[in-house]
Amino acid sequence: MAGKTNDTEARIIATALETIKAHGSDAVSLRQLARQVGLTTGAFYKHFASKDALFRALTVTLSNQWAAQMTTQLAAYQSAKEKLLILGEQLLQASAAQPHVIDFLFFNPQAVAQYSENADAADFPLLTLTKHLITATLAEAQSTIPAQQFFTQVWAFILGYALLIKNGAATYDRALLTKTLEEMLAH
Amino acid sequence: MAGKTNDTEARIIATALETIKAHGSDAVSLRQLARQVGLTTGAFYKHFASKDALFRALTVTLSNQWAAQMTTQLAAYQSAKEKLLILGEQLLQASAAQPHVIDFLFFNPQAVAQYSENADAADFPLLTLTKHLITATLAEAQSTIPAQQFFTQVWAFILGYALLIKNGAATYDRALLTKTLEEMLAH
DNA sequence: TGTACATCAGTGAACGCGCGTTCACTGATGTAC
DNA sequence: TGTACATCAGTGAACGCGCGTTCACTGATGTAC
Repeated sequence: MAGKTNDTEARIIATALETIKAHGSDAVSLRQLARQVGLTTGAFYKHFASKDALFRALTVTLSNQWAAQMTTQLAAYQSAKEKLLILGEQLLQASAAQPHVIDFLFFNPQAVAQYSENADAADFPLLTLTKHLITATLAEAQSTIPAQQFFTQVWAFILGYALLIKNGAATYDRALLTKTLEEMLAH
Repeated sequence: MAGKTNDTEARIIATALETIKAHGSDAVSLRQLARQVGLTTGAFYKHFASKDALFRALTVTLSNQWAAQMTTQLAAYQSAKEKLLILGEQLLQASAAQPHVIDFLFFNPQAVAQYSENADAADFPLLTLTKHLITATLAEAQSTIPAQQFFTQVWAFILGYALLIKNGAATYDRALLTKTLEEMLAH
């Protein structure tokens, strides 16, 4: 096999992610992407069946990166409640620091469609991690709140807060996150 | 003035809104829009300076329609807290019934940019109404919670919940909305 | 009442652009014998 | 060790498309005298 040890596929993914971080996913065009990677457009199709296939791969890659980084970071905390708080904090801080990435991962229609398609698949470890923390937090607090309801409540707040931050309509306030989580957990 | 009594501008807006309701704002192309209205593309530019100008007009029109309908509906309720609940309920129900409209009004980048540009202008009476209800609810409950904080909290939850509903990741549950508002108000 | 002119919504063809995708071809590398 | 062949990443030009926008022109209507 000629050059099969090439890392072209990985370079395409990395370059596309850089563009998304800097300019958002709308700025990813196959011509520009190929040029940045040092290829012609035709070569792209030797690695991905379509632009859609690339975007799906990007979503999975990002979700994996986030989950891995989160898992490492959360190990330093004891209680599930603390871990949930830190996870939320990371997402909200990223909404300010890397709005395009958050936009791509949580709000872009393509990613959203992908979530709905295989909601409980291992493709999105970040969601799995969140759901697990939700359950653990409830158990830890010996709460009788249904997990599904608590998840919707917490996740809705975090997503909405992330949206406001990303759009510059609010700033991240740790106290507000803590307060909200406590309130939702207390009842 | 020849035909100045024409309602072409209004028909363009109405037709564009129909397309958005049915297929989302990405489906609005000037060629198709002109055809649906019964014009050629050139005529469009006699009424709007650009596609961007049309979209801005659409945002304002929709926000006005919503605010007007809400104001009527809320008159039947006494307390600010009830009104706030009903407003939230309407938005969340619309997220299920007319996801594309909610998407356009609250989540599409163009509308978001428009909000940021003139945040406190009268262009967006729906937002003004919401902010007013937030303040009134706090006053009514003799709460000491800062209005800005309560607004961020409530609006983030409603936006996030709307997003989940719109994307089919959650269903509207009135009890969850009530419970969440109560929790946020209680502390 | 009739005529000359101004206004302006609407026409329809064209411009230029960037997009995703296809395809015949190249050439370097690995494999089989 | 040398030769024939297969594989396959990469080339680069082209296809077809839909987009927003422009522009010289038309023709109906209103206004001025």
